[in-house]
Amino acid sequence: MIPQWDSDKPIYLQLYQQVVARILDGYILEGEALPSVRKVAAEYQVNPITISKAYQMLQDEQIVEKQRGKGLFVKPGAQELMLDRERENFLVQQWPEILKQITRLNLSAKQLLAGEHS
Amino acid sequence: MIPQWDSDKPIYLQLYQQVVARILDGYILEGEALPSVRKVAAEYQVNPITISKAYQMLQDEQIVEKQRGKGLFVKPGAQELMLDRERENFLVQQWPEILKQITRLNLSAKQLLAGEHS
Amino acid sequence: MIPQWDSDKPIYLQLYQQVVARILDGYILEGEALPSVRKVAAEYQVNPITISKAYQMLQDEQIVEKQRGKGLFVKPGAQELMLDRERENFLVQQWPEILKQITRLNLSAKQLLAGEHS
Amino acid sequence: MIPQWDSDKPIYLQLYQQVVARILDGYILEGEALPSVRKVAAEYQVNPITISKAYQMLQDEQIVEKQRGKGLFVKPGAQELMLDRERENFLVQQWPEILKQITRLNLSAKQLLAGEHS
DNA sequence: GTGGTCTAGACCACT
DNA sequence: GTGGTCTAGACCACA
Repeated sequence: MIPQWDSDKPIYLQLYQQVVARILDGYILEGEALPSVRKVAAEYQVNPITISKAYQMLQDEQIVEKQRGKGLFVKPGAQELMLDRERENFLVQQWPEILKQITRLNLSAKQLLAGEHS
Repeated sequence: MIPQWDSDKPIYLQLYQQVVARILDGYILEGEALPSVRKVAAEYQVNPITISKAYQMLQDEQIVEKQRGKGLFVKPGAQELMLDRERENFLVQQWPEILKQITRLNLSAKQLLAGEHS
Repeated sequence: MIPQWDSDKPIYLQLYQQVVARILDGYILEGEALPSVRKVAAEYQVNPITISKAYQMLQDEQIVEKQRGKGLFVKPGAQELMLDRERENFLVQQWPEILKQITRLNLSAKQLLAGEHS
Repeated sequence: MIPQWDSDKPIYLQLYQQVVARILDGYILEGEALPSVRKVAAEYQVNPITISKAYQMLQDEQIVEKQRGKGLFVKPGAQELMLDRERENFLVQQWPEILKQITRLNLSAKQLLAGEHS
């Protein structure tokens, strides 16, 4: 499966976000290993360094830890940690902007929530 | 006043969005002139070419029009046009993504829209 | 001038440490630009990406900020910030280990600091 | 007891340094045997090859010697030998760098020695 | 001119 | 097998 890359964002960022989403959604469990750099690179037909860059970000953010010679493993508590971080970020950074936009566009809660069932 | 540029987005885009927001919010009225490239460049300490690029985008999107020798003027009907466009874009492109994120973070769109998140 | 790289440490790390040292020692002042990636790459005969990596670290650590299209500039307050960080790190992480080593080797920290070891 | 490995340094090096420290500190005496590769590997949950590598280093450095069929034994004079080597290395290689750092961070001997009592 | 991204391919250390 | 580093060279967006 080769994902459709959004050409606006760097691939390594999209990879990073993909892994984050998968951990948040429970598809990758804590303590589990990430698929190896080479494997992902082959599967997605992307340069290994690009994968590395995404994986490096995950290490920098304390989501994943290296076991030398073995691979990268999701840290215990990572899911909770990320949920808190993302939630904080969403509520403080993104939501106020979204609300401003909603107001500016004169949209109603009713309209917006209607789409929720689709 | 020199705004704080978001170093993630190009300045010309931020300028463009700023003008759009001001028109939507009614701070700049239809038929009014935009401040001149030189003036904005001086005030914001930004390269005039960068301002031009933002203004060019506004022309491309049919929001403003050039009156030779006078400057750029907001077209009649611009506010309505933009409102429709932005609304369409928001509902189709952005809102579904936002909803997905809200779900992932285990938040309630209903409560957020009611202002109960704090 | 081509520096002698320590083959034990990655070049990008040595570059990073070099810049940090230069800021701490006042050779690069706050508000000044770093020499461009290409320039350093040419001068040191190192791949531009390697320089980039070092510069990226400095951005991540809030020591330097990007001005798009212009280059990287030392943030105001960077010297003080780094001094605090490095001092903290030295006292808490490194010095206890050094003391342990000194004790193990049956040396006297007092005499070493007084310059009497030779 | 499983030690906390420093993921920056290879495990075999950390093992080597641990043994060196134990000999220097007198926890392992000259003429005594090192614990077997298998035993350490099981206890620390580390690949036996990694232990072997550490033990090989100790042999290369003339600190221990193999007695066929019996195991590895700390050589007589090992403690003295290592003390001299490490002292030499510390004074010539490490201490000058440490002093440079102390100067750069503007730390005083008084501050540093105060922590010695902790 | 600036930094950022990606590729293809090589090499290394660690387990 | 694992991840990390570096090169040479290309291309892009931004100011």
